[in-house]
Amino acid sequence: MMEMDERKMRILQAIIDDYILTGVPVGSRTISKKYDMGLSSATIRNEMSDLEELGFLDQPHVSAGRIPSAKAYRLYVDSLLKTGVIPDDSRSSIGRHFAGRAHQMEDVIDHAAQVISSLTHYTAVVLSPKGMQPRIQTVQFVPVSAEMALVVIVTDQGVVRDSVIHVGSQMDSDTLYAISRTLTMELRGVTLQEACELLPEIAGRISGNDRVLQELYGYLSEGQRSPRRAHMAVGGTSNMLAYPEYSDVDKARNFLSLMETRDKLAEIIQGSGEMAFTVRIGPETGIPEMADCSIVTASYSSRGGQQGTIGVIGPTRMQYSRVLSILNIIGHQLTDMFNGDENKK
Amino acid sequence: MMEMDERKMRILQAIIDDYILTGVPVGSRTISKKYDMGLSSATIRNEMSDLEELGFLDQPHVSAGRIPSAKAYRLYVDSLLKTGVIPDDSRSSIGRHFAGRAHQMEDVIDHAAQVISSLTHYTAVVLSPKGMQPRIQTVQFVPVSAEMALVVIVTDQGVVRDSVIHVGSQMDSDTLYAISRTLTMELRGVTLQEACELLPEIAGRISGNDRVLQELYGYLSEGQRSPRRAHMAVGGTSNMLAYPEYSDVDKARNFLSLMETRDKLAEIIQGSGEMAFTVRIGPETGIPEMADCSIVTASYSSRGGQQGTIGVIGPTRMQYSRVLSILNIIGHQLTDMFNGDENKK
DNA sequence: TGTTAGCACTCTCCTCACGCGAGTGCTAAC
DNA sequence: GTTAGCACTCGCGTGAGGAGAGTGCTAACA
Repeated sequence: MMEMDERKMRILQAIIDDYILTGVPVGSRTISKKYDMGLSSATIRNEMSDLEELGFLDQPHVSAGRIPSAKAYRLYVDSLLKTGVIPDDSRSSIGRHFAGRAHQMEDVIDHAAQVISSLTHYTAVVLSPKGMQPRIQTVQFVPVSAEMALVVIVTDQGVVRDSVIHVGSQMDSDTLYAISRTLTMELRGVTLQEACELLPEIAGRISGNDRVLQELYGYLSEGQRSPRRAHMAVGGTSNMLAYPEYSDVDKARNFLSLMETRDKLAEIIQGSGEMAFTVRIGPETGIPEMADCSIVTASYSSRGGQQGTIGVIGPTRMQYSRVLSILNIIGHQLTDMFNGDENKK
Repeated sequence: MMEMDERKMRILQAIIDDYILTGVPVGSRTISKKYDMGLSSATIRNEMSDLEELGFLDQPHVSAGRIPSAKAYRLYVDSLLKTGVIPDDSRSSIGRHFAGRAHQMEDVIDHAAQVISSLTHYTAVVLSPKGMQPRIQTVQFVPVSAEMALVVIVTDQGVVRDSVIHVGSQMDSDTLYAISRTLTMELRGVTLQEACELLPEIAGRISGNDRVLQELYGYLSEGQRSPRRAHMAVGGTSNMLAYPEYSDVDKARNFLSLMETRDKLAEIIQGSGEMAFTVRIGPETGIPEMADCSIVTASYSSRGGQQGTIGVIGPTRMQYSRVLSILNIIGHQLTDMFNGDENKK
């Protein structure tokens, strides 16, 4: 029975490295010359033949070099992950990309996608944090016009839900404030869903403002039905076209249109659960269109234990080590940012 | 001197129609057969030769058919626009796409981009309304945590600017409300920029809340420097890859990466001013990467006279008539929606 | 004078054959 | 177990030849 030994491992490593770099099937001569391991091309050839039999290498056709199989990448990545991923080479320089940035959450998310894609030269996806049921802290109405008001609901996750509602005829600012105070007292600590259920009972007790409460109820129950889906940013989709894997226009179009169906994409990225890091290689993604793509994701956390996800989509011959390192750094960056005492939405 | 006559016009029309349909240089025989105008191919050939001399046709090489020049499209579009654009063929069926949709503005914008791109099979861009300097109607602080508050500024355009700021130690809800009232009285009817200038003076008069006002000042002046850019949605970028014009991967990549630089894209789309309709053909766009693209835009309006823009980007051989019709319908749809009495952000 | 049929000519695109080069697998020698 | 040598395979780039589409021109016709 044939087995992996240390030397086979080294050779496989070299092949993967070279293929990731060039994207061209790599031959025995290349290995023996470029990565001098004191072996002739003939020996390498024998080993490669073994590695192919073990399922780590594929041969596009008889007379080309070998390319790593999904199984090989799997091995490669696992050993990467085991030995402590993170060469924090350029942490400071990456940090600089976020310096002085403390705007709306949406902006940060968008920007993160930009940064990740431009650092990796792959496609980046960033999903906003999404946690358990937020609990209400404050409810407040802000007059907008004679008949309309903005309702602002602040939760313990700092998430603000807002919308304009009708408040019926003539409500001055003070009246609205009074209602706001009452509601805040009644609803503090309650989830949005519970609030929805509680409202009718409250309305019974506080008479005279039926219209406002009714509108609020309508707003809340609508929000219940279609929960504001997480914000998502995608960056660098055009990067993929630079790789020969996508020089076929049809393939490229399939890929791009997948990137455009936000719902599906979010599902794919989020599908990774709450692991710190996830790497899915080629067929492991379970998506036919992505047969020769890999997806790497990492999670970051926002306050209140909410989990957000950042991910990179690239060809299977992705620079895993570099990508993992970048995701790690940006993940921490985002975690710091959302937990820090900076502004946030 | 050679002149355009009615027959030349009809032939040109036929050529453009055919080329838009097929994307293949069209020959004299095709015209005389498919679009029976009672003329032989030889006659058509003579006319085509004239049209080429007049600058309406180009010839990729000696022995191919002719393709319309930018000048030809220009003529074509102008005559379209003159004769009342809008065959409102499928207005009702398009309207259905928006039925029962009255969410956040962002959602509507995103959805509109989806709808337009899937109807036209080109790339769609939708820009949120953006008007003159908004004037403040209400300023209100909503407590978020012990030390932080959300500042909500409502303007006459219904636009809400919000951000979380530090309010220093212990500020209860009532105190914040009191400050809100004062500020609202002081700042009502004033633009954001003026508010920024007025604040120091106000702070002098109202003592004791320096911290809050200072933070507010910081927030406003930051907003001044980087005005919250309009929301923009892009849809159907992958559609472009379906056209032979972009079977060249490099071209496609250039195009896509242009679509990804939101700022530039917004500028391009917005560049059309406030015309009801704009059509820029090929070189007229002024963008080298778009030499064989056309951009069609239309504007819609939101309340307060704000102008939003919807646009379609496609190959120069675009189905102008169809696109104009669709943009017209969706434009009205959006106008209705934003002026209607539905929820809005 | 405008229209049409006929014809020679041009140019692209497709296909196919050919040769080069990279790379392998095998055998035999070290 | 390792290495040198060699025959063999196969993709890829190149170039020639042929088919097809379309033009421009000339001459005949109404």
